[in-house]
Amino acid sequence: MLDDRKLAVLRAIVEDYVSTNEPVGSKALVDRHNLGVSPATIRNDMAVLEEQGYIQQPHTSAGRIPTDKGYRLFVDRLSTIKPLSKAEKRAIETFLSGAYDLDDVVGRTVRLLAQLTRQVAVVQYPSLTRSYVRHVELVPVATGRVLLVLITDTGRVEQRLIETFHELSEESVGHLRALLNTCLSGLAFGDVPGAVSDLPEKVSPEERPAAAAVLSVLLETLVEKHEEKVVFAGAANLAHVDFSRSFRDVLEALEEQVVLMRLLGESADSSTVTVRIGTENPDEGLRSTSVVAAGYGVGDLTLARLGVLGPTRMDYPGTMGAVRAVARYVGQILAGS
Amino acid sequence: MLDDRKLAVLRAIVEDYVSTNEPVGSKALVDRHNLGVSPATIRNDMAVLEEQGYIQQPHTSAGRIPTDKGYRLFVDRLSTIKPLSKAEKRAIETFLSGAYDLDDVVGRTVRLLAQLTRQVAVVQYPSLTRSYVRHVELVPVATGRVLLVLITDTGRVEQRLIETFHELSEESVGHLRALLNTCLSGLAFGDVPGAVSDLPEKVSPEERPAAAAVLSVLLETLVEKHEEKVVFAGAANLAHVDFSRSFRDVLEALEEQVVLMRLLGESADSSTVTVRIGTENPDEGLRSTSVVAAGYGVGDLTLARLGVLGPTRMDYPGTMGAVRAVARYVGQILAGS
DNA sequence: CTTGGCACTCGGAAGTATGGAGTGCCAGTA
DNA sequence: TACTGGCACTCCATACTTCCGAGTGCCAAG
Repeated sequence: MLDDRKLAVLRAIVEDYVSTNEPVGSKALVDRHNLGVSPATIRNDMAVLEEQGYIQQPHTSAGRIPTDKGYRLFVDRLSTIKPLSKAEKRAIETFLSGAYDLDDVVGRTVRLLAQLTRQVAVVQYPSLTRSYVRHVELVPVATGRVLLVLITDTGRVEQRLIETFHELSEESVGHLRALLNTCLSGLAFGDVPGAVSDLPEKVSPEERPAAAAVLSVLLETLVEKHEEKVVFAGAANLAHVDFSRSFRDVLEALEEQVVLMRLLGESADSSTVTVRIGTENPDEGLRSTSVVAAGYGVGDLTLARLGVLGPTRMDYPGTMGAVRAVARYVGQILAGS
Repeated sequence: MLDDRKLAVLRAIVEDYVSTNEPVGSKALVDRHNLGVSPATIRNDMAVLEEQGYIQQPHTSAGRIPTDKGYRLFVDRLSTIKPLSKAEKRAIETFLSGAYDLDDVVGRTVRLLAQLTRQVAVVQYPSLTRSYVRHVELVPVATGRVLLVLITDTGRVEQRLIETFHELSEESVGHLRALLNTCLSGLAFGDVPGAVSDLPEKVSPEERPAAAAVLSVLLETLVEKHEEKVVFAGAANLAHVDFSRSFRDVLEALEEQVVLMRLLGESADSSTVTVRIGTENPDEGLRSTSVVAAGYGVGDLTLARLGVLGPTRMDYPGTMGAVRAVARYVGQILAGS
């Protein structure tokens, strides 16, 4: 029901509108793209496209702009991801390889992505539950209090203060630490709950309450969703775009940890770039934005997601290319450390 | 040269302008504050105040607004810090006491401060160099690589990946770890460099290169300025205020780590609230903003600073009260853990 | 030193042209 | 049947004008 030329027209409208930020009319279209037909013909096509809901007019006698549905069709069928230039790839590589710990990797990634796309970048820390335990550390910090430190194979360090309520000697702590390490080292975080269930029985009775406290915190740390840390950068890029006035809503949404979590969506396959356009977004206040996201990880394992948020009027092919490239390089960096 | 009434007029102008965001005229002043004199008299006073540079007119025949110099006088001599209400204090206390580790304390603090003042809050992590070593951990993560983890008495955990370039056995790592801990535990970070200088001599020759690598990273971690982490929250509050269009500049400045560092200024005494108004700010792009900051710490020791950034047209007494109160409570929380 | 009166200024709101980009429709052509 | 040129119409932006009123500075009188 949409012949080739109508699709070409839609593509041209999207491209022109993205680059000029002004409603595009039939005359401008035939001028800028050599479509080989007259404006009047294009007008007929546009009428059809509008009837089907792919484009709309801000007001009578203005040019057309794409609707969310129009962008969706464009992304799905009318465009291909644009690979980055050699120079850009090299820049990514050198910039990321200078990182010296996980915080730094994530921090650099988010800034890099923001700069590359000139939009707001969002990066999720590698998921705990999908990583492996490298080491468990238990440090007494005061009487009745110990600090639990978890180190993952991706270099993430998770810390938690534990109230043991009972006096705990240096040796007891050492004992517990050794026990935990032999028990857990190398284990996937997901398997930890099963592995520690019988642990309290292995310690002396007077150590038992403390061990129980440590365990409960340990399990809590693994389960709690809000530990899925997410950071963002490039908020200043929002100011450039004129989001009418929803701009404040967008900023507010970004500062809500919960919203940020949902933003990137559920993990699909690593390396597949997903796009969520305008009203497809679950969150109120992000209805005028689009999110381009991808998973990243080591090998087949997807550890977390990263992406970019911008106006629905965005350069999808370019943004998707940047997101995909950055996701890949981050995976490589993580694999190498 | 400024009699009491002129000062009262300046105070009234600041207060009115802050609450209405409109230039204030002589008539409105006598209406809202019972000054006991006529508008004409006030006009004369205003002419003097303007001549001295405390207020200015946006354009002829408009009301007056305070200049940076005017705000300065207001803060220094015409206002007193406004204590928080009992309810607010209680809210702070309960909100902060729920934190379970340092990241959480800092995160909650910055969000709290942003909400309390409806402005942008900035919090600096407790300085490393002014803390004490609680524990040093060394974890092999791959051949030729170990992870160095520093735990401070304030609960801060610092991690760093180290390239040893040489194979390192489990025992060697254990040995080194024990050595480091006996050497450093309880030491102030500032004293660490002196204490470790002779450490390479205490290990066997084949361990020496690795030990040297660890040491160099350790010292680097202590020295490097950019490790002074700073976070901010409440950027959405900027959108509400009309910063003419410098708004984007402000956001950009906030995302520059370097600027953020300088923002809070040098540590003065703990618990003293400092104010930097408009052009007093070192940074371009923050010339239309004011910063209210205070140090926080445990006892006499100032660990770091926190504060609030907003338009020069801000409620100084209230903001100063909030900053001071939050700084105190954070100190208490840190002391208790 | 303070006050009421007065002429003057100037920004902002509201109203009024005007031009041009764009549309829909229709009749004519290949 | 699909495309095209022509034409009348719509309506947003922009610029220009008008007008009101809050506010000022100055001055002479109290």
